[in-house]
Amino acid sequence: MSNVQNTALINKLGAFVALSGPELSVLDSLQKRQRSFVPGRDLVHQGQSGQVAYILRSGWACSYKILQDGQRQIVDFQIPGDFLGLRSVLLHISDHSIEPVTDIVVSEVMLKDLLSAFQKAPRLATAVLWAASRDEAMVVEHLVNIGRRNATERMAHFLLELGARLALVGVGSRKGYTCPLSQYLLADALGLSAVHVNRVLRHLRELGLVTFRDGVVVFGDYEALIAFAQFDPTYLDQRGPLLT
Amino acid sequence: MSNVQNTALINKLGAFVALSGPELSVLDSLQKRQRSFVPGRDLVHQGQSGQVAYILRSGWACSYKILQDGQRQIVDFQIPGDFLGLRSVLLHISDHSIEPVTDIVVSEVMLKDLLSAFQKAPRLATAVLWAASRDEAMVVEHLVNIGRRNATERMAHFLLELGARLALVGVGSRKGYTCPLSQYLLADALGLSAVHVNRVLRHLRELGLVTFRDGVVVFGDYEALIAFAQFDPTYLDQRGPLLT
DNA sequence: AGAGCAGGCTGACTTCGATCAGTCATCAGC
DNA sequence: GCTGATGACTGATCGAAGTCAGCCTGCTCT
Repeated sequence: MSNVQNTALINKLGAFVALSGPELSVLDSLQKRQRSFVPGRDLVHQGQSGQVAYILRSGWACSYKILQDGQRQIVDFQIPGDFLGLRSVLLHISDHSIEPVTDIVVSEVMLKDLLSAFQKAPRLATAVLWAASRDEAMVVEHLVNIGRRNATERMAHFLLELGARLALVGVGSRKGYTCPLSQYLLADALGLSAVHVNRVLRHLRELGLVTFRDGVVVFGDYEALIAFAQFDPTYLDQRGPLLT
Repeated sequence: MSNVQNTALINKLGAFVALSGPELSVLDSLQKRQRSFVPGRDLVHQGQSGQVAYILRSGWACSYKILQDGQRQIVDFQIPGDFLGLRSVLLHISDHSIEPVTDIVVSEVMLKDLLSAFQKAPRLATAVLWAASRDEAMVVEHLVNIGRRNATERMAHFLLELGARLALVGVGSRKGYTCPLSQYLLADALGLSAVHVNRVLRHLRELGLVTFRDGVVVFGDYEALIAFAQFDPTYLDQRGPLLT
């Protein structure tokens, strides 16, 4: 039963395409080697030509871009079930880096295997296209978040989104969740300084909306927080199968 | 020769997958009806469930999101050859709106036709996945732009990117290009106020880097502008065919 | 000819968030 | 029991960009 550990990915792709037995085994054969990484060294490095993507099994990672002057912008955090570096292999060059946030376990997916899987099971390509669209929707929402919300709303929105994503994979709820991100990481993700992240978190705590302390996010007033952040989770929707 | 007008899209997808005759005709049959739109009314509206995507033939459009408090963030501008609303149909709900910037001509692509085209010509799915990845790379770069560059660098980067994209479809060069965007549109795209956009344009003009006046962008010192904006066009790369 | 409007442009003032410069607590290594 | 590193936290100051308010130009419509 090698696909036991595949649950996250199958759930994800299965939400769009009802996968048949043969398709599932093609999907399963994609994932060759399992590897572990620790924080501090990139899995994928900006500018390198990518031949291999990963599927995240456990732990958290983040994808980011570095500017020449050393500033960095975290584009997204990845949680179990997410692809890492899919865009890099498709575009044949990595425009970003990926780094573990915690210790992580991934399985490798080779570009050639992926392309031949698409030949063997065409609907897998559609499913992956769907997953990529969903990732894009998330990046778009981050863009709106950074472009049009102030620091406090931005943080609120971020914490809500993360909670919703974690809830989809079965960790966390509208009470709260555990979260291994430092204030420096939050700063790089939200386009703020670490100092200001600290102040914003205090502000949200004082408002009684959320508390983030000792690696735990606890929602104070979930409804009020959603209103405050203008959070609309449409873009995270998991739709039922469209192709049967 | 109905595919004469398809050139833009074929160039785009053909850069990743060398399309065969049958694949080309499937691609061609996708595009049913031609339609025209004028500025002021949305093609796609946020929250609506999308059954139809478009391919932009002529003119410019923009995709944006509106917050409940009325602020808006333009995610990207589309130029001829670009998809409009592809994500909306794949996710089955539109998380954003699309509006013409100028008078535009589009051809419709129905979701069901798209999915059945993927069945008939699986490599089309791969090609579309590639195109979607490229769009995502652009959104990611916008995110970095807004998150980590100041207003002036941001504008410089934006004007360079637009120039590079236009050059890829054969309009504009490193001298400059014509550009129908108002300062209000620029403001909504760059997360700035219209007032500040004006000041920033003046600043860039005074530095001798770019001039944007009367709908025309003229580069003063192209190399210096690239350095100033830390513009790295990797993410726009058109790679040669990977699948033959 | 005049009214109304969109878009470009500018000055004065305000504010949000960055920066600088620290303190404090915890933990790992020697 | 030190030393150094990391991360949370805070106050003071400064600057980039927003807001408000208004002017000017070139249109379209009546």
